[in-house]
Amino acid sequence: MQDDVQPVRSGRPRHASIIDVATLAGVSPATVSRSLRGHHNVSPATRQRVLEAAEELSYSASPQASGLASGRTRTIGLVVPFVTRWFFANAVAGAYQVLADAGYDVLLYHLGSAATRDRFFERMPLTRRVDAVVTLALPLDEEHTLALRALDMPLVTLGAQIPGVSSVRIDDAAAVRLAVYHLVHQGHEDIAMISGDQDDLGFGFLSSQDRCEGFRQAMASAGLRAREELMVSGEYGIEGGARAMTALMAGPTLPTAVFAEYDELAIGALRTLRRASIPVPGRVSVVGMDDHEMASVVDLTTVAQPVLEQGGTAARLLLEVLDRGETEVVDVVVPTRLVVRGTTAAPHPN
Amino acid sequence: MQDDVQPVRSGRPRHASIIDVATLAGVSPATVSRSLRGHHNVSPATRQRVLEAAEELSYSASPQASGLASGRTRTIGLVVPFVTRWFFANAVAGAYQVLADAGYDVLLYHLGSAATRDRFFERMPLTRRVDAVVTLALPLDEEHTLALRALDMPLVTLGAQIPGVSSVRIDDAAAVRLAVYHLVHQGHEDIAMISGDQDDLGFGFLSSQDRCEGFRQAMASAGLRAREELMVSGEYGIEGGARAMTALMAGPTLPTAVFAEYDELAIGALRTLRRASIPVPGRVSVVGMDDHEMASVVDLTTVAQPVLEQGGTAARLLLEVLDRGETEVVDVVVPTRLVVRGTTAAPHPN
DNA sequence: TTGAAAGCGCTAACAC
DNA sequence: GTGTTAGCGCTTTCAA
Repeated sequence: MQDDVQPVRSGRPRHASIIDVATLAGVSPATVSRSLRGHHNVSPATRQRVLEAAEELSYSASPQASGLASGRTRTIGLVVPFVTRWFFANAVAGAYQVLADAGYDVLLYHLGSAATRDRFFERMPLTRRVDAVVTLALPLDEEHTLALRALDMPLVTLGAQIPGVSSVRIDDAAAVRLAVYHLVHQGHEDIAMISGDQDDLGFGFLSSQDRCEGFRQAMASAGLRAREELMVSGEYGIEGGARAMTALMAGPTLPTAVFAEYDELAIGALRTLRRASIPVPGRVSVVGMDDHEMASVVDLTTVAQPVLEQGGTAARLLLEVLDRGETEVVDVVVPTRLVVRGTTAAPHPN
Repeated sequence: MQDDVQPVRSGRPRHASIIDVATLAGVSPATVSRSLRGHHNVSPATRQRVLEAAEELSYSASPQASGLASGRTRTIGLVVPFVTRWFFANAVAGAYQVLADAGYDVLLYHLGSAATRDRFFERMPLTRRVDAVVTLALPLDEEHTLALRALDMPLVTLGAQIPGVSSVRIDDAAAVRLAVYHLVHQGHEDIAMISGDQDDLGFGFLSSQDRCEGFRQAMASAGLRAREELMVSGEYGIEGGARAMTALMAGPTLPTAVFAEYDELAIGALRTLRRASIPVPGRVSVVGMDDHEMASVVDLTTVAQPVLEQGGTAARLLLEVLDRGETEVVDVVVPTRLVVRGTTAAPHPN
């Protein structure tokens, strides 16, 4: 092997180390470390010299090394079922913003399916990789919860509750009530519900259960019966909603209104109805939940919840624990509101 | 300090260290390391003992320590403008899947705005945190590109090209041609284009430029003129498309067709048209790009591209460099196809 | 206010 | 095939 005339790679760049900076500034590594991290027991003059030396060498500490030495990673784990779903993408964006501003990196864990989730909690890749965790709308059983607790690090859940863990969420039952009462006040009695809780991915989101239960309760307290044959569930997303609507249409009587667990399902249902030329809201009214960005486009009546904001709040809760050692468990419930658009109207009088 | 009766926190869990495992298995730490990482120069019997000891102590190596010692992080950086946009969320999901399966963690960098992007490239938080990077559809100028190169690590771009860097993308000009020719063949001559390149976030996606340029070329080669007053741009997303359409409608003559740079813009335009009671495709035809999951719902004619797949391909390219030292620069161009739906038809004959 | 020294928990090069 | 020995690049007592 002889040297190439033109070296293809010079190898990994040799980063300046804390010793280089110390040497250049004429101080010890310890002082460099203190200066750079803003400790107050450094004289202004020394700090100045150190900062200049660091700048000069474009030095920044190796996260690995400082993490190893300090026991902190300055990284937060974000565990999400799907980034591709509107709700999660926004929650992630909201949390990200706050965490990044606070100087944390974000490690993303995208589960995708219940099987992956189970493997995830078994192997717990979060161990020693992050300082804290936020889980998004994850339905967790005993085993998962234990695994999370075993991490023994700050934890916040978004859109779900674990006993003893701080959370940010909406009141699902109350939100459903807004939707159902809206329909009831318009005169609907035959109200179907489309849920995603039998999704093919095997999650079974907590909010799904809560919304189904909320639906039954809301119907009951309106003096109506939630007929089980009108409670259908489809798989995840638009296609699931579309198929669930098809199933409803195959039933003996078409309900006058449909409440969907979340907007993507409602939107899928709308597509099916439109293709079948069933007038909305003339023959069937449709209400969704979440106020997906597409809801305004398809003129969907829905119940809005602030998603970005919830992500941000979850992140802030975490930072409080991290920075101030705040240890109190809080449960932040953010308000929802009915957004009436064009897919709901009084039932047709025939 | 005396012991509490009920310790509130036992401190960070004391993870078993490699020495604990070595002791339990009756071997040296080096052998534990070798066994656990599947090196072949370990006798089966020894490895077995080590694995059992590790299992027993639920040991897994500290990523920080092994990273520091080996110089590898087993982490990939994913740099994305917005996770909330359909395209990016799907690209992230596609890449994530492949990377996670290969045992890599994913560090997410969500830029959100051009200002954040600039800060990002200045501070380069990727330094020493990741083994490789994939950037999604990022428009990068000289300075950014240099910063990326300075990292001197494997890099793949998705939906953009940097000279000398592997990429996965569609042929934007060709894709635009599909859309434009479709309109032209239907008899349209007054075709407007809505782009997002003046978005308020200050990116100016490369694909945006390419698609605008592609539009002009396609028009020209169809013997038509791309009238500049019919090329409008709005800010990012649905609202941008909606406003751009409003602007078009305020012009002296309404075009008979509108081509939008991407589906969200097209969908926003559709909303505006619907609210103004302008028949689509009766009076105005609309074509989008990407085949957003909502395109089928609003029955939008569009040009489809495989997004999840591109994410996966980008990840695989990276893994090849990482695993096999593959060093060739490749440019993977994936095919697009026209999806004709209900928003396009021949121009009204009056 | 600063420095010296001892790790943090691994991997890798080199012996044996 | 396995153990020994150095680090990797920081932070953090502890002394000065």
